[in-house]
Amino acid sequence: MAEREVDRSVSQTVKAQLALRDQILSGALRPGERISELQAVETTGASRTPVRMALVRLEEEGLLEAIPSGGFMVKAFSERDISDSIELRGTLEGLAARFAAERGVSARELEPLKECLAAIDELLRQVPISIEAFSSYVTLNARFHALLTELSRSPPLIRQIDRASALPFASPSGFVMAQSALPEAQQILIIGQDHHRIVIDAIENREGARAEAVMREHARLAVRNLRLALRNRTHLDLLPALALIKTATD
Amino acid sequence: MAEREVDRSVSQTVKAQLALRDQILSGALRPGERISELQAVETTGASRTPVRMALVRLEEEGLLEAIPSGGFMVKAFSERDISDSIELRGTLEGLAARFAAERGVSARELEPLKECLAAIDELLRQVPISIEAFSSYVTLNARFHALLTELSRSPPLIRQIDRASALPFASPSGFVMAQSALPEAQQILIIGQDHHRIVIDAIENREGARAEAVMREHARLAVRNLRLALRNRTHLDLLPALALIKTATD
DNA sequence: TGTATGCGTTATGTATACAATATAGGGGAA
DNA sequence: TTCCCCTATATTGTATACATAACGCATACA
Repeated sequence: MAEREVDRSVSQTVKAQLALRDQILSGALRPGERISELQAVETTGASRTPVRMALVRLEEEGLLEAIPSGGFMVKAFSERDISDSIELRGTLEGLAARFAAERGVSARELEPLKECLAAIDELLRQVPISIEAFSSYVTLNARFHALLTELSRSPPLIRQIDRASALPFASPSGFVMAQSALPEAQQILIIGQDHHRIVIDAIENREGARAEAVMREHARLAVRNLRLALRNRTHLDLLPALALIKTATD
Repeated sequence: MAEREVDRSVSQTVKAQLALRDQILSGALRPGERISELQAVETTGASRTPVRMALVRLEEEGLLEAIPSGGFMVKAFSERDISDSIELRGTLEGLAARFAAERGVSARELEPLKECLAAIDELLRQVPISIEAFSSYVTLNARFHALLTELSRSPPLIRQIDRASALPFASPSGFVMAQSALPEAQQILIIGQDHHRIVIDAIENREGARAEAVMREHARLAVRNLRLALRNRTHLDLLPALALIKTATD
């Protein structure tokens, strides 16, 4: 046991946090399950102190829940928790878009978003969209949302949006993955792209209320589609994060 | 050093967290200042492990910032950070009010809010308001906001609102304290009470959009008043949390 | 047979020792 | 005199030992 191979490129705490988050989101740890520190020490390769720090961070992140008698367990989410989180994120992104519009954004700052938009347009020209193109779409979409958030130039707001995206399915990538299971997936992506185009236009023309409204609409649609997607779970079995959603009977 | 008096009623981690937060908000630790773990160990009475856990929690809370080379420093906030945080909280509370209105709230659930409202009305009947009555007002106002948040019945949203209230001045009590320095303080409190009354009415009548709008207006007014209050800082010298706001020159 | 109590095991909470890195200060050279 | 480098010190990151509390199981008694 003297042999403990240590990766010094990142801190042990970060390594443990990433490993544990992965275990949670991949479903290796089931919701409600108590996380044993010793077990985590074995699976992550870090010692107890960094593991504990990682557990505290993951609790603050919302993926774990402290057990009153001590220790942590994996949090379970109801379907409503998930849809509320998406709507929550949409509301915050709406505020970000409004801030961007009201406070003014230079053409130069808007350029990366337009590039993103154009790149997604290019991808969606394929009918039906290929797996690789869809994967690129997920990345570009996440990038678009991140850039838009940045435009608000409000650190507290950016911070909160990041937090709101921590939950499974509440991140832009997460819920796109879920929606992709729907038969009308392509149509959904195209409408989403319309929202993206409109919000850029609104920001450019300094229409704060319009920018906000379209982002909220964007999220509301996502909520509706996630609900639909969860109806036919059979399409979703490939998504491990699904395990975090507790069923109605739980 | 064998003598270390230990308070076993609360965990060392919680004790350290409370003590450190108090030091930060009271201005004993200045923004930008690096927090020495050893020093924190001395002032809190806990050992390094719980102190480190507390530091991680306070970082997640937003009061501390991680230094890339290691350790933590007290975060400094711009005036805009503060006003954005208030608007942020208002937006989230607006969503909470809308959820409450749309999802329906029984008369029984609304009762505590109405009691709060009536109690505040009673206090405001005094002109001018006494110090003790103002102190009660602060408590009741915080209670009102907490109850309203609860009505959303959305754990993710409640969680986010709590987080958004962590910053100094962003909590209901915090910004009321700041506003109280204004000459027209009483008038402000009365208008705030109008908002409270309207949101209850809107929730009762299931008018989601109206409930949301009035809470956002509530926050927007608070932002305006905080700005005014910060103009004449002389009135605010009694507020230690003021030290966390970095001046324009910083 | 069911329940309660006590003991043993196991896990977490805390403290501290050790390792590694960042920082500051002093000395030397240009 | 100034700049750079080296060393010493202090502080953080990590590991582990110890203390304490919780949980489960078994046994005894009702």
